[in-house]
Amino acid sequence: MPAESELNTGVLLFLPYRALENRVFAALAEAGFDDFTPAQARVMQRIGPNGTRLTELAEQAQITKQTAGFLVDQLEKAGYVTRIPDPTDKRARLVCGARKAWEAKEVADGVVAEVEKEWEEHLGKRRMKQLREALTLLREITDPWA
Amino acid sequence: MPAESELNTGVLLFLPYRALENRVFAALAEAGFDDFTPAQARVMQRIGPNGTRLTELAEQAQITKQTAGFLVDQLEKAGYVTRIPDPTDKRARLVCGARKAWEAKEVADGVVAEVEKEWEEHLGKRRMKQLREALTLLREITDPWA
DNA sequence: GACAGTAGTCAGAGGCTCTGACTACTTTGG
DNA sequence: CCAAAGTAGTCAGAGCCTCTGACTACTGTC
Repeated sequence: MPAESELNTGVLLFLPYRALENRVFAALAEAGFDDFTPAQARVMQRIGPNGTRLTELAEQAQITKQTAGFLVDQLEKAGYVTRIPDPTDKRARLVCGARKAWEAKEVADGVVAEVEKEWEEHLGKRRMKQLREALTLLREITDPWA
Repeated sequence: MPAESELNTGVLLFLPYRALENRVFAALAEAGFDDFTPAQARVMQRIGPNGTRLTELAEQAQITKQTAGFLVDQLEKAGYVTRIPDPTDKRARLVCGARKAWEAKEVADGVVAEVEKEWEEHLGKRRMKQLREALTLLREITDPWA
């Protein structure tokens, strides 16, 4: 499926997404958080404040639980997460973010806010609001966990 | 960087992008185009009508030329592309889409159109137009090849 | 014509992801 | 209660993707 003259909405969505991700990653590396990978980050991102089960992380990241387990292993070794037994189910464990993860999140959030501000300056307040509104609405039919 | 209550614009962009990509991939597999991978597709997508150099494909896909070469090798074996000498530079070769690639593109384009229609129905014509407008504008500051 | 730069390849290593098979535990239904 | 079915997670093995570093061949400049 080679290039076309008119850009489809998919590419249009992907371009700013990638630009943002690149910025966040560069900033995290700059701040010393250079010991995890994009794949690990995509899992870590989905850990809830009280911990999340491996299977749930896998589903939301759309990867197999084996892959999720592999990635969480790395994150655990690097000190970003810990695993504690799930009190409600002896088979399960809860993956919890460690202090290091929340510190990284603060850096990431800062960059996201910065980039969003740049976008708002470029688009204007009104169009930025429309963009977020449309995307939020779109989530209803594109996000299985909405 | 664990989960948060408010979704940032990055996630909001990613969700529909992934949904669209999943749909396109499923449809291609359904139509018999099941012998290439997402990574190969992301390179193939960037081949121009008159062929494109490996280095250029690599830059636009944001991968190294070694990786691009690896992926083009697979695509060539699977019959999606051919490589012809670049008449203007004896070092270079042009990667060209084969008939099979253009056929796959037709299927992909069909699905994209279908999904875009669904989105338009969900958002309404006005908001869909605003979405594309905002994204196109955003491309100016997020796409190095804009 | 020497030299700096560019197009592409080769070799090696590591990371990501999958399928299939398995253990341990939970839930369901008789 | 207990047997069967289902779920959480792990282990093993394979293949794909991606990178860094080093290299050849050619181009363009001075």
